[in-house]
This record gives sequence, structure tokens and C-alpha cells, in this order.
Amino acid sequence: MQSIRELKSNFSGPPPASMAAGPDAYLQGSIRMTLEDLDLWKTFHEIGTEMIITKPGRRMFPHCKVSLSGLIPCAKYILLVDMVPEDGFRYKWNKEKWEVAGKAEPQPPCRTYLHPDSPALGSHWMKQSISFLKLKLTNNTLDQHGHIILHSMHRYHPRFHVVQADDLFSVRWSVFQTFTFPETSFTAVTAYQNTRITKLKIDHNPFAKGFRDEGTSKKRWVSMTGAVIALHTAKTELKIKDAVKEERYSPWGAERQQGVRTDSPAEADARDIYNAEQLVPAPAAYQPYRAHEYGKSPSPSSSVGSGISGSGRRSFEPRVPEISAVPDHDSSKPGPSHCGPQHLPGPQDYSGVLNMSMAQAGKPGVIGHHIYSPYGSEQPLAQWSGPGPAQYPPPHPLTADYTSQAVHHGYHHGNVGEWSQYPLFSYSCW
DNA sequence: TCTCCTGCCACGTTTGAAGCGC
DNA sequence: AGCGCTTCAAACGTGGCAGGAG
Repeated sequence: MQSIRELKSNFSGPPPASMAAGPDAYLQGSIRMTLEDLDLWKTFHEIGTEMIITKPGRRMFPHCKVSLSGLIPCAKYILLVDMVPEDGFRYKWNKEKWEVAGKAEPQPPCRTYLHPDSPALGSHWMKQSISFLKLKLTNNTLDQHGHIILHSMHRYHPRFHVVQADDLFSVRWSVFQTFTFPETSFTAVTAYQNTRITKLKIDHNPFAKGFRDEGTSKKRWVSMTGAVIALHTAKTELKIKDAVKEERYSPWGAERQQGVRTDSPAEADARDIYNAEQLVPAPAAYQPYRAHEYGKSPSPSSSVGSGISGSGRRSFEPRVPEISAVPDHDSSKPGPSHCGPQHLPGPQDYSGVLNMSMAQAGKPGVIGHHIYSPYGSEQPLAQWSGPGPAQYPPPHPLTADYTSQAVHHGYHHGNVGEWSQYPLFSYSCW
């Protein structure tokens, strides 16, 4: 159940004095995220999870639900989710299994789903499970509702970001931690391909009760007037039953057994990059290093997503990430803090930004972030654009020392935990 | 011919307004 | 007037299906 492994320092000695941003930094590094309904996710994952995407947007099922611990109760956090391509391929469903059908299509506009409670105190996030029920997926690249845009027949996995920030505008300045769960990977489809997935969805999704075999489906039979329709339904049910009889196997079986998929060319490269992105435990105090790493080299996720090139490389051409959220944002979100002085993003946060900014200094304005807000019209955020250090001098004597002394620490690969820590949007979506 | 996408359908769940009683 | 409970209809979410596009 526990998906996040213990955080371990990948830095043997104490942090430099200038990096010792107080206890917060260390606490921040102890954030733990746990995926709820793991058994359900695993059940789907074993078969090969599929998620329907539609033009008006479709919810995920199972939906993303996590619990958090290790947050600073009195500090405000923002929770984000985005979808990352698993690889650079397009797939097709052929003879009861997924096969590579070619290179992936160019990445659609990248969007990040903002949890409607954001920003909220750490105590709020930790007191109960956090549901992303209203997150919707769409294949409409012109979508105006802020849904996450995906390509059909492509594989993705959700990525959860925890950002210590007072508001959306300061996200840009905050260091965040990213969590992923292997069980949540899925194939985006416009119609279910695997009948076993269909059956699982019907069995577990309350909204699909009407399609269950037992009892309730009688109504459907009665209501159907055309014999042809009844015939089709009968055929469908037969298919489902046949599917159930089949021995339990996953269309990704080879992948799981061998640890790597064998049906994807250049698979190993993609996976290496993928792991490099995820398995980067490091206390917040060491963020500058991480920030620098992500800033100076092509982002892992971008490389993964860009498998289009086949070589795992892609350009640094800016994409336009957006933050989206459900329109029906609950205005009754947690109010003003009842805690004492807020633990605002400390100097360490700025240090992260600093490094990112410096890393991007060679491409000014590379990040023309747009924020898709349910509270108003989409608006560009100047604060989110990549400022030069001169434009936004860090209010802390953290300087280029960190960049100059940046060291690439070896990644620690745990058996479960998958998280990383780096400046927001220095990587994603391009 | 095949694959994939789209619009529509019927059904169940959720939500919020309206009505009622205390 | 205020509160809590119940009812009910509209909105929403779901998978199945037919038909169209490429």
C-alpha cells in the first residue's frame, strides 16, 4: 500500500550552512504520499488499465485518491496532477493484447489539474484522503474547460505534485515534490478495447451499475425495443463472459515479467529516463542540487514524452503548461490559517527557483505559463515566466554558489517509493 | 476491410431546491 | 424564524451501440 519509500538523503554530509533553511526544509523532505484504493488499481493494472477520453471530458476510474503525511500543518500547499506519457509510442489493441502501432503523436497541450482545495494548510491535506474525482480527461486539443488533454491509444501515468505555496502565483517560486505510482498507468482510449477492463469498470464503478449482469440489467432488456439491439447486447454479454473465462493474464504480461516491455522499441532508454525522473529522493535542504540538475539537462519527463524522436531527446522548445481545475470550485475551501505564523516558502524555495532561473537564463521567457483557472478566464502569469535573476532577485543570499557546486548525486532506487523534487515546470510539458 | 472516433441512448448516482414538520 | 428531514427532478456519469471517417 505504501507507495513512497522512506526518504533518504542522497547526500552524506550535513547541508551547507546557507542551505540549512531551518527545520521546515527537513520536514518538507519527509512528505509521504500514499495511493488509496491500491488493490483496485492493481486489479486494473494487471489487466492493463484503460481510461476513456471524450470530447466533453471523462472522469477517471478508478479515480486518483491519495493521502498525505509529513506536511507542515500550518503551511499552505498546492496539489497538482498532470499526465506523463509512459513512452513515445502509439498502441493498438490486437488479438487481446496491446501492440506498438508506431510513434506517438506530438504532445497535446500540457495541462496540470489543480486540486480545488488548493491552496490549503498541511493540516487540511493530512486530515483526510485527497480525491481527484473531478479530474477529467479529454482528447479535444481545443478544450476550453481545462481538462487534461491526452491522445487516444497512448499510455500515460498521473504524476502528483505537492507544492508548498501560499497561492497559485507563488507556485512558480516554490519547490515541490512529485510522486508517481506505477499502478496508475493507463492507456487512453475512446472506447474500451479489453472486455475484461469493461467488466471491471462495470463491477466497481457505481455509475455503471446499470450495466451489471445481476438484477438491474433486466430493466435495460425490457426497455430495449429493437430485436437487433437485444441481439447486439446478447453478443456483448457473451463476449464479456468469454473474457471472464479466459485465464488471467495481462496484455502487458511480458513487460511485468521481464521488468521491461519487450514490445516497444528503444524501451530500455525510455525506462531509464523514467526512473531517473522518479527515483530522486532528497531532502528539501538539498533542493538546489536537484534544481540545478533538472535545469541544466533535458528533463527526464520531457524525454520520456518525446520518445517521438526515438532517441529520448527533445528540444527545449517551450510548451505552454496550464493549470486546470474543476469549474465548480468549492469556495468554502479552508479559510485563513488558525495557526501561528505561516511557514511560508523559505529561502530554500527561492534557491530552487534561482537555480532553475539560472539554468534557463540562456532561454529567457522560455516558460510562458498559462494558468487555467476555474475562477476566471485563462490568463498568462507573468510570475510564472522564467525571470532572469536580475528581474527577480532571490531574497536570500543563496547564490550561484550552488550552481557552481552542483553535483550529480547518484540516484537511490528503492523498491516502492517514487518521488522526486525539483522546481515546478522546469521540466514538464515540453 | 479495418481501426478508430463520435453522437446518441438508457440507466444509475449525485445534487440541490422545495416542501414539510417541529 | 430557524433547523432538520424527506422528496423529487434535473444534472451528471457510465458503457453500449451504430454509423461515419480515414
